[in-house]
Amino acid sequence: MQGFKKAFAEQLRLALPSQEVTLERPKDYQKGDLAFPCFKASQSLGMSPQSLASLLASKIKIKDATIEATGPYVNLRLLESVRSRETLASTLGNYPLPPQEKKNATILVEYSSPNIAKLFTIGHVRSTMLGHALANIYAQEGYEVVRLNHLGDWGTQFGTLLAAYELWAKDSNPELEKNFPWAAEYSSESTTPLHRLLQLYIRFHAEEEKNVSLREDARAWFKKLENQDPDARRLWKKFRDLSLIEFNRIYERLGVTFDSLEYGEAFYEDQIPGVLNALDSKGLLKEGENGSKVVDLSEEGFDIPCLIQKGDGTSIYASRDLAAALFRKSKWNYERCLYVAGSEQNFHFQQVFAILSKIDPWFKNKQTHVPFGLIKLPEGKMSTRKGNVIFLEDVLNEARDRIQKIISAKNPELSNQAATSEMLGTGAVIFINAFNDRNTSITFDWNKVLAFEGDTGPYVQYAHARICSIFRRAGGSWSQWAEPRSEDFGRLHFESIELPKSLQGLDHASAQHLIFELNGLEPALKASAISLSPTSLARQLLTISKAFSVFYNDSPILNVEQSEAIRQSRLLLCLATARVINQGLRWLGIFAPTEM
RNA sequence: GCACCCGUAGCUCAGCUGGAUAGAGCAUCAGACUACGAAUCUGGAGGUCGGGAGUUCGAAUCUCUCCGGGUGCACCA
Repeated sequence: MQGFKKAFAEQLRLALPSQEVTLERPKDYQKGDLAFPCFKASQSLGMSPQSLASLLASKIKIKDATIEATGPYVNLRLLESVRSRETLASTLGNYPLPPQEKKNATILVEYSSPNIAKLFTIGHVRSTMLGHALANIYAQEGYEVVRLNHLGDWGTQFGTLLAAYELWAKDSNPELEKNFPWAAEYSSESTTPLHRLLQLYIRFHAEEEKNVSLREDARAWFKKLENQDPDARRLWKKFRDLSLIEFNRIYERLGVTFDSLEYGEAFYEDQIPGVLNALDSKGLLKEGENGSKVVDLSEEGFDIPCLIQKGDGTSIYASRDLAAALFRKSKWNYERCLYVAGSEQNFHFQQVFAILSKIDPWFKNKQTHVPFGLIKLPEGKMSTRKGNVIFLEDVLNEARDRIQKIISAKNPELSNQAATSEMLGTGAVIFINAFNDRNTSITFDWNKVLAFEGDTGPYVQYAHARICSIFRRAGGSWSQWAEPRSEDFGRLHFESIELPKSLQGLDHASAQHLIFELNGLEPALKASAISLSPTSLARQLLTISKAFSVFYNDSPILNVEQSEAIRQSRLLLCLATARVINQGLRWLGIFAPTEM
């Protein structure tokens, strides 16, 4: 396909000297494989796009392809046999997409970043899986990717935890397990240490409403923590360790990894003075209210200064974000750093990025906040403090259980039902997040999040499972060829397959449509990289799966009274489809079952 | 007051840097399992793309404005 693209563009450039030639992919596969829109060129030539298109179409000749003008477009359409061969040859190598040239540049992706002592809610799945997908996509695009988790293990919120522990749990107060009615709904797991810490956190904020002085206790505890108080440090470490055990369990369940979990907020504790110095030496640090230190950003159009140090001398998240950026610059000398965090932090990141550019012009335009909308409840915002949240594990468990019921009804013979239910349930939850634009806020609805028919993860997974089912019947090495031999950072590595001399039985519409859509994987991946959103990738996977379902429905593959050559060719198309789906899902963080 | 996001079919949403007749899913109606898995497929119905103005050969897409919804604005992150 690349060869045809090059040849087509070259001939267009010859015919249109000094014109910009960019090729598109037609939306409708029947129009062809490549399209040149004539609008711009025709304007500067003083003719209508239609007549330019037909003029160009008569001039351009490319072997194995027809060139025709359709209205204002010149379309290149490959001969069916050539399209089949080109596509299968390129998808049945080691990788479904060829490895991109090394960019020799590093992209940092900061994502997930949960707070210590809080359980993952359904909201966390967005940052976690969005960041995971972006990291995979940029790795495929040839970048060196560093996966960072800016763990929320520092700050006054930690002070609240210490204060609450001191008040109510110091001597393992049995009351800790009561008084939180909502927790009873999660009784099976509410006895884990993290649940207890969360209960402390919630209780603290509930009592704080009645007793404002508790707020001061929390700040005092954080000050003790920053002042190396041994008790505070010991508890900090304990709480952090307990939390990480839970976090790692969730990450394992989601198949998400980080380069390191060490670079949380606490990691930058000893680097805060450096930040203050850097700001001060540039004359940026100003006195704020109550003895605090701030950076004035009125020149940048912000009517509120950015708080850098609190009145009691303790640090705040902005200072830690600045420290993190300075550290990252010296460690990775990055090209770009993506901050995958909720849109409610928009203002904060604008401030931080503005300050970074003031400290050092190097930072200009290197940081990007990748925001996403909230997941809300029908009654409004979720709030961990208030306890009206949906926990991620409950969603994953419910998804798994509902799938299990469906399997019991539809495929009771299935051998590894537990693993498959997990794969499909989690796949559904992850897919729906990738499927929708990250900016839109979602109102949580069990039946929508856990839908398994139509435009869903399981639909795509089903297409894969069906293909694998065909391979099991086909025998030979087919099943084995559909299995990746290895994986590195989301990229699947398969056995390279040689094509037979002639491909037969692929010239009809449904096969050609499927082939056309397989070619859409790469553009979709590029679009996802540019838009910093896996949506176009997820949608293309769905489109491919739909095209496969149509093909499957109208094209006998195994039990045909046809030639072995046709059977062979159609199996190869199935193989290419399975690999593309498997790879695409894996980029999103979803696994493709061979049976379901 | 400052900043950001959203408004497209009954519902949930796609529609990429303006471009070929505005697309999916759900729901609804009518069909397809004695063919490789019906978690599927085929077809019907359903939209003055929130209103208005502007830029353009061309606007769901860009600009302005208004209306409606959501979010954040210094001692939480």
